[in-house]
Amino acid sequence: MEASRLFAERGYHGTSTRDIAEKVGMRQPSIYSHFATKHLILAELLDADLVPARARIRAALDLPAPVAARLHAYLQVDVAAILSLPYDVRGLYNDDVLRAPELAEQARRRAEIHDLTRELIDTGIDGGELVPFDTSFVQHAITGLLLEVVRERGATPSTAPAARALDVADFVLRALLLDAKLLNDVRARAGALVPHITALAAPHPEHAGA
Amino acid sequence: MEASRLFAERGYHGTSTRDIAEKVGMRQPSIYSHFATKHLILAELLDADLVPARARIRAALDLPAPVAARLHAYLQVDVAAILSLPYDVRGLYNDDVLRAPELAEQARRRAEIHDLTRELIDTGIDGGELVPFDTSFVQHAITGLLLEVVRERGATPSTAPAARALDVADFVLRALLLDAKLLNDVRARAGALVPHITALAAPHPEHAGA
DNA sequence: GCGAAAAGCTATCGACCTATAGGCTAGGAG
DNA sequence: CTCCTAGCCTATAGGTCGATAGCTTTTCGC
Repeated sequence: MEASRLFAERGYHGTSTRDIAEKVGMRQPSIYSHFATKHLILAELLDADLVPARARIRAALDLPAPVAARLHAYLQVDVAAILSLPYDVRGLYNDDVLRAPELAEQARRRAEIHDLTRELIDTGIDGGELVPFDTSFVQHAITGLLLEVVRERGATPSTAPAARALDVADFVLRALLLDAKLLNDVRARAGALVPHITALAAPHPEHAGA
Repeated sequence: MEASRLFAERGYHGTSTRDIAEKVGMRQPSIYSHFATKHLILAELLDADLVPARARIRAALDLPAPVAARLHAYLQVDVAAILSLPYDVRGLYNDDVLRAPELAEQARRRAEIHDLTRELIDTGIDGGELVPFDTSFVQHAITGLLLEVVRERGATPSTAPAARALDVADFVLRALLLDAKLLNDVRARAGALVPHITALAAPHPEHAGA
């Protein structure tokens, strides 16, 4: 349901099932041949982002490499993946809709991604690689950065996805690296990790759970 | 209308005038004794944030000091000011509601703030103080960071506002400063600027324009 | 070709939405 | 004491919402 980027533009409550139907060229009740409820439409869009995203951060946590390089690579892959999605999924995470009981599973997935992100950052701080910022603050900062950078895409895609992905990764690692001189080294190591994260995140066949 | 933080929690479309009325202890139609339309309720909340925010970035642009110090001070004051608001205004900027013609003035104000932010960053890059990131990217990064850090407040106010304000300012300047060793110096200069920005931003009597 | 399932349609329901109409009341000015 | 205004009320208009019922069309294995 690619055309359901309406959710991203107008928000869940601001988008009616009639709007969606018109965008995909059918009548409103026909939507219900494909989705039992409006919430499930959003759930499918969210899962299309959350499931690969969780696979990416898990891959970054498992790789044997310094935290800084893993974080840099993860951010690159994440931004690139999000920017390559046909719709602006990140625009959905603002609404409180995630608190709806029907979307509890998606909310849990998102929380899990945040937990794993904090875990990676914590490891980096404990290992003396990263500046000892408050871990929760850093996680929120990264989330906000991703959210807004991706929202920029809707307006003026001023830069190529790969370049913007590097911008994000560089920005965060400049902020977090204890020794700024290591950035070039981190970048080089991260470049080597990128294929591994991409590989580990993509091929999961997804057994389409409950 | 302090109790209208409902907009922030549920989004504009997700909040009905009945919800608002109930929160302030009246019946739904009585709202219309105070506001002609639902949009104007949101407009007032937005202005309460946007007008002082614009004054702050203008103050930061006018002060005679290095860009890095002005940016650091601006971010501190901005985060502290936003966190001290009784409602989570930033939660409102996600919806597309800002594109509604009734809120065109608020959208313009917000764009102006973004323009002024870019101007400050550009000055810093041209002057060799800041890393030559894409200016638009940096503005979006800052916006996203502010948005999300403030949203954190709603859940777990893990840290005091002043400390979180310093976190944000430090994070951004570590990312942007060409010479990371200057951070302590920047922080000291910024500390001296904070009162000036606060002073220039607050006392504007506001002649309540058209 | 044929029959069943998948997917679309029209019609409509009941709930909820923003906003208006018009009346009641409390409090200050004269 | 009277009048006027501000602020609240009830009632309701007029429209949109998500979702269901039941019929028709398209698709496709055989």
